Amino acid sequence: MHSQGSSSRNQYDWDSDDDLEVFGMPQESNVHSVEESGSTCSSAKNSKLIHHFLGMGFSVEEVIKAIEEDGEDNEENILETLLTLAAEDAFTSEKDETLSILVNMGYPFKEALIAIDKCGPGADLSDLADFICAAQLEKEIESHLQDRPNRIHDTSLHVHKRSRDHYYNGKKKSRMCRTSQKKPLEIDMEEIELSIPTNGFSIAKGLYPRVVRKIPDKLAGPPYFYYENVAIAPVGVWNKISNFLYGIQPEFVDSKLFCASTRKRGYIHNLPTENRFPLLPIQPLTVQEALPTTRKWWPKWDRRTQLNCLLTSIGAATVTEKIRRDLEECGAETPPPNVQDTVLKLCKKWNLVWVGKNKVATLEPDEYEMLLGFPKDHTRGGGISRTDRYKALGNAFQVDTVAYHLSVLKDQYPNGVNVLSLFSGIGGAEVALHRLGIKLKNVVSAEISEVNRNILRCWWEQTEQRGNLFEVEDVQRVTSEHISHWINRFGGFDLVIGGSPCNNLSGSNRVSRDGLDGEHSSLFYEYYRIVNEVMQAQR
DNA sequence: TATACAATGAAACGGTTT
DNA sequence: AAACCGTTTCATTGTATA
Repeated sequence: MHSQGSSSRNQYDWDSDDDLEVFGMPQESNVHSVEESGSTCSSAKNSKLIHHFLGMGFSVEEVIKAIEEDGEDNEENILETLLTLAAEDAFTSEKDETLSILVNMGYPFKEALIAIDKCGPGADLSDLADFICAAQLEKEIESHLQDRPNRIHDTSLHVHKRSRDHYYNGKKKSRMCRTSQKKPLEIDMEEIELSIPTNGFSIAKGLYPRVVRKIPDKLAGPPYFYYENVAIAPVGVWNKISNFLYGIQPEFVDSKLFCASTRKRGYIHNLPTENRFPLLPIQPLTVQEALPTTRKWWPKWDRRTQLNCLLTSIGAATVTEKIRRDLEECGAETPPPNVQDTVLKLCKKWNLVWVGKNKVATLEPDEYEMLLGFPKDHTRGGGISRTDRYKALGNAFQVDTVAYHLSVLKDQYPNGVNVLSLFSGIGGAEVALHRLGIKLKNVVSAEISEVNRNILRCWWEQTEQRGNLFEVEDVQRVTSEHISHWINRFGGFDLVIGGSPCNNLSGSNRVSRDGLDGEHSSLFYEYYRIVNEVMQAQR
């Protein structure tokens, strides 16, 4: 079992690089340990039990469900329930996998789903394809008869194999020209089994992935890289990202497996996936446990146990007021179904929780911090406004999720890591590594927002980091010279980590969801440029 | 105290994807 | 059917200067 380095937290003992300058780190004694302040877990017994079953390869989601059904005290029953769940899961996995294959073949999602339901998930692919074609033909005939515009094939779902150079021809050409001057990393794309990812969750389900992605030997680190972005991006975006990042298939994970709120994200990395372990303490997975005071007010007819994604802005006060009025007007203890319906829809839309009789409220910034795995007050103070806190947190990593993926580094780097952290934000990657007990030797952090840089620097000081933090404002101004300078100085980076802006990819964006080449999201190409430079220099 | 300007907060704003 | 690392506009509050 892995220990999570809380004992030696303040006494790092790796060889200190005295010749490197240390960025503003007053030796204050005012230390807030992340582990202590972030401790919001369920009962110790529960936590131990969960971990016991996790060790057996079950997912957190399954274990929690089983414990809820059977109670904490009956280990045998829990195991039995888990095995039953696993059997059921095997069924849905098969369905998902079939679905994934069909979509990758170019069939529309909906029609593939219908076909699987009709023919069964175990049916031959050719039979399923026949079924879909028959259905499409039927539709086509029907539409001809009705003389309507006919759009049978959703061509946007077709996967086009294109050369890598194709992607250099977008409107960001000038930016890409600099990149393409250098020869791409020598990797024979034919050797890599290119399984084009969909934008969904059909691939990786559950905490301990059942589908192990193949990472070609040539790409297995170090140096490692870790890329993150929203899972539900416009069609083709993940395909493109994956093609740039050496054809590695993304791992789609929903952070609801690690905390009480949903966060569907895709991760592309070349880290090993064996022997991962979760961050301790394991977070409560239900809202009622994570926010205990809400339990008392939570009505039976609101069946939510987890929250939706934490966004960058919160609901208006008029919404909560409207809900209060509607509920009071109907007077009854349990409101009529139609009222329940409208209230629930609003609650889900704005992630509202129950804080009183007929009273719902938006989440507080410190509740965001807790759910996302940051220490309490991580984004508080230092002249940061409330709106800025929501914005910064809404854009951040879910620390427990990222830490789970990065946990494999702990044994490999007992003396600490050198990290190139791009789009650092409020330092989700740094906090994850720190909470894992992985020492931070040198961290080069690029972050455009001044308030975010302040937050990271404050955290760095408060946790008494012994390593060096180097701040860069703009990733676009990081040159090859910078990179080689850092590599010479640190002896290379062990990890290049970052999630590029999702503004133009996110479904929340009503105005400028323009895809990967959008104003902000095109900074992905900067991530690729820098990762590629590091990969070439260190291999 | 009055004014100009900046910062902050509240509210309204659909469409794509699975 | 349900969800989404968001943007823009406008009103309000805060702050500097006279």
